[in-house]
Amino acid sequence: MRSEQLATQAQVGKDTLRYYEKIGLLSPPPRGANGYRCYSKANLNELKFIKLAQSVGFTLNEIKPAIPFVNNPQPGCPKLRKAIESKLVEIEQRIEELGQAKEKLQYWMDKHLE
Amino acid sequence: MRSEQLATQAQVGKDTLRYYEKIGLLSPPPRGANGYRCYSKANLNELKFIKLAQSVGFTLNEIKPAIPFVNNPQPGCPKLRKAIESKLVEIEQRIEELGQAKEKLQYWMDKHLE
DNA sequence: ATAAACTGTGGAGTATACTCCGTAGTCAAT
DNA sequence: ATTGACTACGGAGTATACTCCACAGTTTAT
Repeated sequence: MRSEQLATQAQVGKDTLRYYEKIGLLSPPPRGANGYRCYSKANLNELKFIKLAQSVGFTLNEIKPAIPFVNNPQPGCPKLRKAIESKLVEIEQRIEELGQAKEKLQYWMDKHLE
Repeated sequence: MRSEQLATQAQVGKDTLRYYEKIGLLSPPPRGANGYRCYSKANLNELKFIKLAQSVGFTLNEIKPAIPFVNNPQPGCPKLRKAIESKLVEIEQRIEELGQAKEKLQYWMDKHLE
């Protein structure tokens, strides 16, 4: 499929695709005779993974090393596993932090605004 | 107190204080005869509030209108109250989102890495 | 008194993640 | 065949939040 289609399906901008390619997050897709990019469904998977990872706070640089695994399920890679596990811990901490901050904010509001 | 002291107590950089002043987040403190800034404890409160608000996702621009209330508890200001209340909802949603993403990520990891 | 440490300034630089621009080639429909 | 839509490219611009720099005046310690 072409840029626009993938962009639409993945809910990102077309420029974002080029940007991801530029920074090496997405590998350059094959091109048609006209030079147009030909994306595959694998790319859609990758983009979905990127969005998921971003939503929990991974930066694009942190996401990069995981991309090769998105469409190649395989055991091992302890480095990546550890990275994700530590991110899972981070997420839990973040949830904790948000809960606490929420209470503080509620307290602050009650104290200052009524 | 002077920049360094406030910066230390608030756990921010000295440059950050100047930056906040520049963007109008902190009002310019009085100066001594030498031109040095004289901060008060009120400024420390403001900085603590800023950090709290940041920790739950407020941007500095969103935080700005709330600063005058930090050291002047007073009822009302429905606009600010509403802003905070809607942010509290956002926080809850974010907690939800993080929990779900965490599960997805765990699932992804189990599927792809072992 | 002199040197080290602190404070001030404007302005530039950093990092992340896009987002937009102008120009140019390509494709689809009339 | 020409118009309009789609794609490509390099490079510049945007937004957020700092962070650092060089230079100059001030204060503190010896």
